[in-house]
Amino acid sequence: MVEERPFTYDFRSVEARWQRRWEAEDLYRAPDDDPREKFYVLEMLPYPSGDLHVGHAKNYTLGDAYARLMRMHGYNVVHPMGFDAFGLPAENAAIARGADPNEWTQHNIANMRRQIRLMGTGYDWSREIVTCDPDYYRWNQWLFLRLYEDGLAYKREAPVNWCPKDQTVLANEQVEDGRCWRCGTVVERRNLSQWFLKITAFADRLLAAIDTLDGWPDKIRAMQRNWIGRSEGVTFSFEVEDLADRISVYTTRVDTLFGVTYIAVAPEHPIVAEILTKRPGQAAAVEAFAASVRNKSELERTSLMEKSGVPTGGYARNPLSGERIPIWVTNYVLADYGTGAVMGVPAHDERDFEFAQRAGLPIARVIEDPHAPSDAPLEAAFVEDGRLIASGDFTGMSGGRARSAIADRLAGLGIGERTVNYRIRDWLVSRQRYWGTPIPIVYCERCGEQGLPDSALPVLLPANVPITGEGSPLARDPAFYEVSCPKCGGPARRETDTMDTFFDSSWYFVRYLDPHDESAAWKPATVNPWLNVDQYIGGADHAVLHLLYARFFYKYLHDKGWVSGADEPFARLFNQGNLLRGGEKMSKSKGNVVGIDETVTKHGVDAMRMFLLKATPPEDTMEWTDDGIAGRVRFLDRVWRASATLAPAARAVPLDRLPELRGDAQREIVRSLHAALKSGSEESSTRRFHYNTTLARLDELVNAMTKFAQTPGADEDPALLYAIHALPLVLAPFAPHIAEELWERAGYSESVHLQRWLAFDPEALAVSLLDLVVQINGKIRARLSVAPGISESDATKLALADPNVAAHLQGKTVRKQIFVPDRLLNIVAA
RNA sequence: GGGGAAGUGGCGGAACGGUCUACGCGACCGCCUCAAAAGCGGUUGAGCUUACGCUCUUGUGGGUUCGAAUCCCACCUUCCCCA
Repeated sequence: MVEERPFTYDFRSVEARWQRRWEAEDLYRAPDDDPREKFYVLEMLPYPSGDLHVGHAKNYTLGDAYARLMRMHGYNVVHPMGFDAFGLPAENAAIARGADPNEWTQHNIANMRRQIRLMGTGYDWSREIVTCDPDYYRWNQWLFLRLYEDGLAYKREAPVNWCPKDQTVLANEQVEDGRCWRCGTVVERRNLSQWFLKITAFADRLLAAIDTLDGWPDKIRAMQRNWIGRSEGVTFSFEVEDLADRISVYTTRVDTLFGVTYIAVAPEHPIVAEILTKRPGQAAAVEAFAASVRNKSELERTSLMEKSGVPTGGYARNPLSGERIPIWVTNYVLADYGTGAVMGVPAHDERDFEFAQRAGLPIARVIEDPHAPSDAPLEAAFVEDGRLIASGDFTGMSGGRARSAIADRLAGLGIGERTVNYRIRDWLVSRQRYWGTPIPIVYCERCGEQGLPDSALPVLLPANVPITGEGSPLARDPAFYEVSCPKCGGPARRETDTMDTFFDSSWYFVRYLDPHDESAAWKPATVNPWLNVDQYIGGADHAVLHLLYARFFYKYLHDKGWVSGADEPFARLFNQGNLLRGGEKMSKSKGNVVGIDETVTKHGVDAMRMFLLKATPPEDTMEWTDDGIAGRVRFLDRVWRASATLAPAARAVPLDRLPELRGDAQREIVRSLHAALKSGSEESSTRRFHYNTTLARLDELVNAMTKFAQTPGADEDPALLYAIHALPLVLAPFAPHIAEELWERAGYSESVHLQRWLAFDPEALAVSLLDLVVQINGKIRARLSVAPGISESDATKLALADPNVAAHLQGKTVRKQIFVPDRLLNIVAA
């Protein structure tokens, strides 16, 4: 095209130009020492999977708009970005096509850095963290050693999912229908020696502090409470016939003890083998049953499979009633949960009821159901509290009293005590994987397990290790694992497991604040002024994993005195809704991915950002539509046409006071501008983030400007020029490129993103005339066009003069009236 | 089974005790044009009425209130987590 068309907004060149400028000027650097109040905005760091789509853009755009708004409100905003770069996909790429995990990851990161910048985001890239960088993961190792010294990192044997073909453990979600997701081999439950972090030691504190997190969504708080799963009960033991060992159980319903008709133990429970030595006749049946459940995942055993079991032939004795109780091996009791054994009370527990019916075990009622006769057969377990029946000395007691009395009795007998139980288990952090942080431990033939001295860090991940997908690559690399003992110098073997990548993301937000420190993970004096995170933004899928781990770590760091202030890392949390296309999440396999590059090329960055913010409130699921983004392209064109040519002249109209208003059209322009300013400020300060409503006010503003611009003399009108002068400031957080371009056109050389947001003026929101609603008995009968501030008596006079009002009052007596100034007058008449 | 969120025009959503449907999308009409696109202006919940107007309408049914999408109770439906 030869002809220059001044009224078409050329977003491609404008956006590219300003992105280069911001980069060159290092515009979004957050200085450490600054008189302004700090503000820490954080989005969950991404895994560098390769290509970003507009769903990712939705997440980052909200955080970016908020960070820009807070910066314009005068805060020293730190808004960092990094990459959660360790993890399975890199290793899978290596297995599938021989890629080097590091190269593969670095290549993806390079592309994603480019794409994240392409979104017009204002991150302080000088703080960037890449977790697979030795400068980062060495501090993982350092932290691990501190946890180890404090007894919070320990190794023990635990049942895990094991793929015999791939020679590796699998996470529960990597087991599909009992088979390895990669090779289809039936997965086994195996007892393996694994590293754990003792998050259970913080269970009570993690639970209690949830109540204080009022800036978090209730949903996430409820999920964390559930996950921690605190319960109060009694742990006590049953004597086993012919054996010295007893069976220990935990129950929250010790008041139902007289209703125990069997004891259910996990097949892996050690008592099983002991019983079988006394009852060899049952060995074959028990073995066969154990084999049938051994390879089943926890999910299958507790939820999907029908409850089943076989008798061991052994018997226990009820400590209070003296009754003889059969001991069964079952599939629904797990070895690693609680004590691995439960007392079976079919009459008063749903799972026990289901199992007892299936196994033909007796059902003994010991709690009275006030709504059912106690001699009728039970159709379902009665799980509510009630008065005890058939319970020896305790008969007649209420559930609460009985629980206490029976707990005392068991304690008096020396076989039980009150205990608090948590559902949460210690965090299994070892992985038989290559692409993760090496665990800094060695095993010496003479000295045993040794933590490495800090001087030995980092333990570098060796390059060029063959990755086949079978077994741990590090365990097959003698150059890595053959070491000498740090204590005695003798031969030792290095730990070849690596850390779960959730370790990396449990403290990264602290490292952002002192990212280049080579002498420490961070200096408290540097990070403390920034902490904690004021606003954390991310998806709800990390509700109990990352968000719980990070809270755990932060409490530990706080206890050690390495961070000060609150012992919670994230003051406020906001969960973004998903972005759908055709009703489904974007994924390559569904072929519904809308890429960043194509969108930016076709419609522009600003249009994309505005559409993502405009379509729905950010917590809602949003549908991507081509019509929707076309609407925002249209909006930006209208902005351009309304203000580009007049921008140079607009600067002459000052922004520190309202302009002269020569008519209602001008009043509407200024009103909608200030409504937008008010909305942007309020949506930020209330952390509601409903910028969709702010953008609606901007639509009104541009509509008003466009309309007024057609009237003669408009281009010299102070109200229009005032709005043109101010518009870049309101647009800046949402459409940063066009805002910058217009700001420059107005003659400014300093970036619009370093300017202060305008405070809205209530006077600007005033209107010359408003509709006052007149109701009779709550029904609208007239609207009066009146000046603001009209008195009740004047309004009443006008209302009674209205023919329709008069008609409806015909033959009625006015009983009372309600007057809401500038809103309505309600006449109650009968 | 437990927990969480939500039901408003043709669609996405505003409104959070006071004019239901701001703003956007779509649709329709007009202007401009040889024509189209773009742009600009307008119309757009349902029913009744020649008209002035009237009635109904925020999942359903009750309640509180001068007044309810909004608060309370019961129910229905959908989505998301956990089991």
